[in-house]
Amino acid sequence: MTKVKDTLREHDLRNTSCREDVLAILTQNNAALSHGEIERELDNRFDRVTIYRTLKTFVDKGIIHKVLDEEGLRYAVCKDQCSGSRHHHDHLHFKCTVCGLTNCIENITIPPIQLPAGYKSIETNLLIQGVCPLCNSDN
Amino acid sequence: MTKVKDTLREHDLRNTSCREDVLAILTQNNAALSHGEIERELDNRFDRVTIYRTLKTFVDKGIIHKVLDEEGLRYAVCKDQCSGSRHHHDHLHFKCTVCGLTNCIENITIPPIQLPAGYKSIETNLLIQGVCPLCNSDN
DNA sequence: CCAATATTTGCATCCCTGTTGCACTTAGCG
DNA sequence: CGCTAAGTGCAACAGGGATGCAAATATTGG
Ligand SMILES: [Mn+2]
Ligand SMILES: [Mn+2]
Ligand SMILES: [Zn+2]
Ligand SMILES: [Zn+2]
Repeated sequence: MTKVKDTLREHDLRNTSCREDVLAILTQNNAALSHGEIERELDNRFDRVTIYRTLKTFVDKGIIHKVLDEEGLRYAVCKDQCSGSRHHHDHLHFKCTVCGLTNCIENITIPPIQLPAGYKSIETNLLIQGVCPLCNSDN
Repeated sequence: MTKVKDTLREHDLRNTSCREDVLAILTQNNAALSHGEIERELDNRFDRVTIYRTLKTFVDKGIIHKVLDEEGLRYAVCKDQCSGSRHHHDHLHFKCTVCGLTNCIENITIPPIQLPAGYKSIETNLLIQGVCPLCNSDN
């Protein structure tokens, strides 16, 4: 995929097969993936430390962002323009308790929350658990 | 502390020193604590597995609830009446990036979030990171 | 108050994730 | 094509979660 190579180049990253494959997997997959899931999907073709460092590099460069759910840490590609110093994600994450997938819901903006006096908000992280449309039999 | 003993009895739990001490620590502390922090506070007087099982028991009984932040899992006492099957926490959690403490903000209700069609919400988890009043020099 | 028993604990052990150091390999450049 | 900085694999460690099992103990009924 040329797109993947371009993304790497744009972020001053050398084009290696591990980086290509990890980014391709995250791009194709619309659910957020954990380190372990990515490792499995790569069929052990790379050392897990390399995958770990690849994910860290991508987060630092603003190519992917972390997604926190009850089971731990996952990763998803940034749809907005992000950089390492500034990830701006005001979208929410939805975890389906039936299929287990965690997804970014991009088109919903988190309403502003009025904090008590003295609190200064920097980053908001909203996770909603429930049932996704595909698993919802009520339609 | 009699209060602690009462709480244990009310939930049909045997009164053991590990349970007493863990619950006392969580009650006195207003910040959410991790397994490791509790272990340290107990000065290694109990096996980590015992503490682990104690926390699990408390969560199952609705005495404490999990608090998810970037660093992992923490625990805080439930202020509302909760049971194992039904933890109802509509409050938000605030993590101060200066002092590192994570707290429950009880008196703010999370505004309802309009999900796209087909999504069914069961539980909402809101974490705001920022600076707490004690660390905020702007007052 | 004591004995019986169901519960709880500590220990051993396993698995998974994250992290670092170091030597070897390789991508990208001139 | 060869140099060099960057990336990789391997070994090793730390932390947390989880389970099985035998020893210890809280509770209860006598
Ligand atoms: Mn996202
Ligand atoms: Mn809370
Ligand atoms: Zn689903
Ligand atoms: Zn603070």
